[in-house]
Amino acid sequence: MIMNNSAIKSYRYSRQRQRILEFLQDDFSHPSALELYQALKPEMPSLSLGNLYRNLHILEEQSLILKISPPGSNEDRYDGHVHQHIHFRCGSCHKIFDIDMLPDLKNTFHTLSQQGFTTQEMHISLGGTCPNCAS
Amino acid sequence: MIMNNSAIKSYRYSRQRQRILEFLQDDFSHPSALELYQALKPEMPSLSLGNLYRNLHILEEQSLILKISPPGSNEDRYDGHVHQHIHFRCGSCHKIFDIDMLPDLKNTFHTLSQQGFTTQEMHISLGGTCPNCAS
DNA sequence: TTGGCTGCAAAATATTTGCAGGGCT
DNA sequence: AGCCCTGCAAATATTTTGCAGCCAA
Repeated sequence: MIMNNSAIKSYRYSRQRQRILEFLQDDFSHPSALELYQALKPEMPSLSLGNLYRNLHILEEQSLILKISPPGSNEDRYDGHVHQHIHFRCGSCHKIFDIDMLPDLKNTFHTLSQQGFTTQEMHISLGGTCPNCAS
Repeated sequence: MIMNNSAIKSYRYSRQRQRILEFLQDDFSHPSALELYQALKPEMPSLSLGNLYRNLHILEEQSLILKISPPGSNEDRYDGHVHQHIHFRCGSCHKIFDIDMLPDLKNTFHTLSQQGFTTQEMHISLGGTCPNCAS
């Protein structure tokens, strides 16, 4: 039997996974798995790190969250906002800022598609100094 | 004594580090540390993975190479080409393509600087399908 | 009832670091 | 000579996985 390389999986409702998603959608700090664990542990004392990773993978596979690896950060971080946007990481305060997708970038993708590259995912991370730290 | 947070370090010439740099400058496969280790081991039998990491950090600190984390790749990868360019990772063949910086992006940075963000580093990784795999 | 969901602990990966000896300047 | 560079091995850090019991459909 020939299998499609994207296996079809069915998922059930899980209160824990739902809560993880909601947390990430309300949050703007781009937490790592461990930070997420520490934030949710008080309200979910039975939560385990292993299962948190499992649920993060599922949410990512469903395109409900984004996994990001900003330059300078060792661990993967998670973002509950899946609309196209840019991450700017300040090297001074280490905060990660969300910046809306800029129209200029649309042209970039258009140019690429003319060259035969079909873009499905975009990860743009900038590093530098944020307005707060500059002043 | 007050220390600057960017400590001033002096480095000596090291044949090993020099060779790592040259390899990365001649290479376009964006190898991981382990791949680099395996590629260099034959000509440098005494090479150790630990020291390879140390040298990669030094080269990165000197801005002679770039450390990248393309989406979908677990480990960090290294790139000896530090001019501004974009990475496109094909989800089908897993190759990473270098694409020259497009002029549109310059406008993006200009807009950001007007908002007070000073950009020192730029990491753009796209995911999708490359022309070869599309046909 | 079936098969996904969960916690726990162990395992697998990836990266960093202490130490003793060797090499550059 | 002084101090960075190196290999080796041990230690960390991060993420994945096996297993047995639980829960949703």
